[in-house]
Amino acid sequence: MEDVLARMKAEKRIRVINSALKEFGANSFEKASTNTIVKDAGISKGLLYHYFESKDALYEYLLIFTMERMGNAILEGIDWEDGDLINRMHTAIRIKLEILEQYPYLMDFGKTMYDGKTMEEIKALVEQHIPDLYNKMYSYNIDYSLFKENLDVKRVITMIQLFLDGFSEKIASSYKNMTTTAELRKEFDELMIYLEMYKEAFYKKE
Amino acid sequence: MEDVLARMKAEKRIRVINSALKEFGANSFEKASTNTIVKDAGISKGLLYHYFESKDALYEYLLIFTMERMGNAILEGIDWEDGDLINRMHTAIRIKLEILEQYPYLMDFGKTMYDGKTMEEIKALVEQHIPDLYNKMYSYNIDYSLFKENLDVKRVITMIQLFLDGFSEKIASSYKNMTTTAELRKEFDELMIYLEMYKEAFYKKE
Amino acid sequence: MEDVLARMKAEKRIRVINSALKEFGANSFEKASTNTIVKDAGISKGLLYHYFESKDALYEYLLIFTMERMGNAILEGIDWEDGDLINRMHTAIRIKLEILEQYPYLMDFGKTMYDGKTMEEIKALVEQHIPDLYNKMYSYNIDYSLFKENLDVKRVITMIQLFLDGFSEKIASSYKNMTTTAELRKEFDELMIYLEMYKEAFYKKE
Amino acid sequence: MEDVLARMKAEKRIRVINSALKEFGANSFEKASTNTIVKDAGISKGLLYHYFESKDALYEYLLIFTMERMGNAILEGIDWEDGDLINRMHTAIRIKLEILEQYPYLMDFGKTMYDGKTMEEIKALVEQHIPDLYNKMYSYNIDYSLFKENLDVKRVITMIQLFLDGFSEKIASSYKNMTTTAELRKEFDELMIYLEMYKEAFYKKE
DNA sequence: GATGAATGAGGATTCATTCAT
DNA sequence: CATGAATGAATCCTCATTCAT
Repeated sequence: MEDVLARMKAEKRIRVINSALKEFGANSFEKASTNTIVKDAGISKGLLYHYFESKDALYEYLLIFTMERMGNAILEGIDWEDGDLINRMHTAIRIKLEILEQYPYLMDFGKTMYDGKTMEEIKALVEQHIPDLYNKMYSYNIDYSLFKENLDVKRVITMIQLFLDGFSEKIASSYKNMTTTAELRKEFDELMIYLEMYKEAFYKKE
Repeated sequence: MEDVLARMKAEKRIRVINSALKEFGANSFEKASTNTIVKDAGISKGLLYHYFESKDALYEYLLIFTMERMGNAILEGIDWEDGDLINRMHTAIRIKLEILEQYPYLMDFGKTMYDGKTMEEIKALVEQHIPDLYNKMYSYNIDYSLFKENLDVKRVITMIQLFLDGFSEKIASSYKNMTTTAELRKEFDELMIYLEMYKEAFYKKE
Repeated sequence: MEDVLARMKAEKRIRVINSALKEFGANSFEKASTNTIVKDAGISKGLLYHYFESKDALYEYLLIFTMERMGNAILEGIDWEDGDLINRMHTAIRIKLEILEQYPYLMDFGKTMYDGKTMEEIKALVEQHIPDLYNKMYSYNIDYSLFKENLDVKRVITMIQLFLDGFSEKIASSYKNMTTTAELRKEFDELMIYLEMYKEAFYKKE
Repeated sequence: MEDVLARMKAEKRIRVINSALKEFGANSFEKASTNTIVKDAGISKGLLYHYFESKDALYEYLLIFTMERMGNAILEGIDWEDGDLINRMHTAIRIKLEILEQYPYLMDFGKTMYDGKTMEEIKALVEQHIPDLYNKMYSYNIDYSLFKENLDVKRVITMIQLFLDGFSEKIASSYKNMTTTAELRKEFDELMIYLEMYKEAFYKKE
């Protein structure tokens, strides 16, 4: 990524990104106020528009920033030698949620990313960056022999994927209402149970 | 539902509702413009506020309107004597999608209903109307003996539910890009296959 | 006064008047809402405009209503045989405040009557009704021999009048913050002291 | 006073202030239109809100502006070595009226300042700025031996103060209808006579 | 690089008043 | 008498964006 903010001093850059993530995370794209962002980041109106052509461009920057963070973390966090797909999916979601935990604004922002509000051009960007990872996720070095014979594996994966999307959304929305890590761990254990059930249902018995 | 618009002539009422559904479906709550709605519905600014106290109130009206339409259709459409849960879920989603097909704006609007943007009080309303149906859906006259022994049925239902939510969202977003019923039927057949896979995985073999 | 509301049933008439006094008392003329008035009085928008040509006309009605109430009470309450002007002024202000106490909305309304916001035509009305009483107050059967010799009595009266205006405004604004009649009585005793001081300063020693 | 408008070019600043004083002086706070102000001042809607957070903030600014103008002029205009209280009051009112003459809108605005319409927080401001001056007015270096023995001096001062408030209001309202300085001088001479009468009544005979 | 003044269209909402029923 | 639906201009305020400094 050619970072438009590269020339900005790190400390200020982080301030700008955080302020923007916070504002976009808390509001819809249209309602999010560049006024609020610059005030919170302590920069001037003009400077924001010096770096970003428009509100759209700023949003796009955050989008890519977020996806790269997520993508790289997942790429580096997964044990690509382990051919167990369900394990891999579990790891991916764990990493995703870890990041969300660490960057709360990014979490809020992440949730808005998939809303219908997203501009068409930006949506294209998302689809351009995400699939590469998805492809590797589901193709690279997967041991499909773990699945039962005569199973429509592709559809099974879709099943699990849609389930995981829904479940992680549930967890994400939990972040707002719970503080104790104990409660969070419980949600994770719950997820673990589900994944074991998927294994039970679709993996061969050893 | 005590219908605020009851006194309005049917033809005009429908125009107002449709215009509002269209606008709220196409935009976030905040960005949705009452100006656009009244212009599209051919009424005056004041009249809208004669019937609805505020933009919020209008949105709430649409929310309840939508939920009742959906809820009643499902309540009446389901064969409550059939104890097969997966069949029941399938029927429910078919009805839901039928309505969405008939009221395209209602479909778009329906998608925004569950967004984080929804005001707290309105969210309460949703939760007040929806669970009653959900309860009946999953409790009334279900033949749990269809499921395999020693199965965590509750979690299995959650699995399917989250999958269905994701899948119907996928279909809903398809409506925008496809016109041919042939394509739609294909999506439905696809859904059918998934549900059969769930049966295969979690129901006893006869 | 030809009462526009004469044909209205007494009970409803009072409700309308009170609601209007309340609203105009609480808000500036422009901000006062006829919507609020009709809602509070339990009548329809159309009915208000059946009786009153406009918001202005309603205000004018209240204005005259208030002035006549006040005027008549003072006319009847004063002992016109007592030639002591300061006594007379004291009685007048006591009556005025008694009425204000009895009709709290009328009190609030009365305060707005003299604001700069009053429309020019309405102001004329006030000046048309009030002076007659004022004339009688200061002319009829006054024993000017009570004043010291060589005193510019006319200017003394102006002195006292301006003082009383200011003081009664002070008391009126007190009504809002105090409930105990004890406190009110104290304000009155205070007024009494001032009037005695005026007598001391400007009346002959007996 | 931290002047929000400090950065604005003087010529434009004065235009804005005058337009605002005019509008607020002519209308109640609520009815006063920011639209009218910006149109009259020749600036854009947005610019007004760039400098002032809200209509309230603009009003507050004018309030403080007015009070400081008045306060400073009085502080500097009074001969604090002269212990004659009535002289001092006379000087104060003369200064006040001089300013009002110079800033006619400020005069109109001044009248609205004490209306019940004033927001509570703003009222607090008034009470915060005014009393300091009042204290000095009536306490600093006053020669109370000028007053007759055995006189309730405190109440006498209140008498005069209330009278002066009423009288200056009368003069102020005259400004609107008269142009000739001759007439104004006559009003002043009149005031002079009253103050002499107060001296006659409450000061010792030399 | 950096500032913040300036724009003006657009946002939701309120209002007095009219008029067909 | 009485209703309340209907109007549309006016209200304050916000916004993304531009540009001279």
